[in-house]
Amino acid sequence: MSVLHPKKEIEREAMCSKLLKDKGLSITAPRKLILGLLLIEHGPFSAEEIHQKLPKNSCDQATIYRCLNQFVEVQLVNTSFLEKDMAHFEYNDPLHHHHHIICKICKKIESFHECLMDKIELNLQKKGYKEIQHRLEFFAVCEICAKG
Amino acid sequence: MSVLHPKKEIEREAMCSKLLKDKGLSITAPRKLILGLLLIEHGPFSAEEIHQKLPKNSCDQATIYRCLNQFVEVQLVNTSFLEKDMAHFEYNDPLHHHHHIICKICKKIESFHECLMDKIELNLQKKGYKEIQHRLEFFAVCEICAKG
DNA sequence: TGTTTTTTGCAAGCTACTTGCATATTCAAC
DNA sequence: GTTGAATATGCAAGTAGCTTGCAAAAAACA
Repeated sequence: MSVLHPKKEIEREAMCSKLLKDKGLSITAPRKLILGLLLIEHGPFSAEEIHQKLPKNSCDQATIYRCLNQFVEVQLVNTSFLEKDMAHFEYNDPLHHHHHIICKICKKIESFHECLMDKIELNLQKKGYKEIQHRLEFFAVCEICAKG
Repeated sequence: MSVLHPKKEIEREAMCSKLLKDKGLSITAPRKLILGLLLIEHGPFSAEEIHQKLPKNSCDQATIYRCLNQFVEVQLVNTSFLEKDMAHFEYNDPLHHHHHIICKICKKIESFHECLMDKIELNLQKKGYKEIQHRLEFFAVCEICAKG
């Protein structure tokens, strides 16, 4: 986890508390840690990665999963299933809507911001679907792996 | 599994054999069964669903997973991760490129054929990515669940 | 047809994730 | 602040989808 100036650290904690409160979640140490991490480091991260990034013994794995699931439920966090058998999580910043591309070989994940989905979503709305979300994922071999 | 006219049954078996051979896979009874099922019934199906749809004791679960993974590798079959912790599989018909929408509540999966991804893929190509594939998944509450 | 290679079935194993329960923490009412 | 009900956490055990090791069986190739 990156080291922040004390002032920034306080700001971040306040921001986490506000986000949690606004979503009706009680404010606890693990939730602030997890959300705080996702606010400053841009994922997507697996639950395991999040566990490793947090201070030692600050938070149990079960708690991490429980918190992440709650965050996803209230749409503070997005999930992707870029890898078989392992979910990835990241902060759902509505100002920075984006998608991912994962290298089939090294599993490196990159983000990009193009999205042409509005038209499709509109048609789905006309069909009666509500609360539409989409997940667009690309799989490819990255330049480095293609050469190696 | 739907019942086919004997003639059709033979045609389907021949088609499976040809598809397998063309991809360099040896032709076995389980592979013909699994691929044959995916050819006539439109998924996506979980491995479990495929197992249930096949004749009793015709094929072990482990074999189903092994075959499906091979089919995915040679791009005879596509995978989606519409549900947490469970992959879905379907025949990769290049003439009928499509995407899925899954209801968040009843998990019903529907397909649609719109796709505006060409432009994005082109830009990824320019960045050096090879063998680009994409997966576009929508999550929503369907009309029926929204009312109930 | 024989032999080499590949695949299958079975059972055990793996891993991401969940859950039950006792303890600890939060939060709201006073 | 303090207290008490509600909620969250840690721990350990459990679940489920999927994989793997190995011996037997089937397919491929000559």
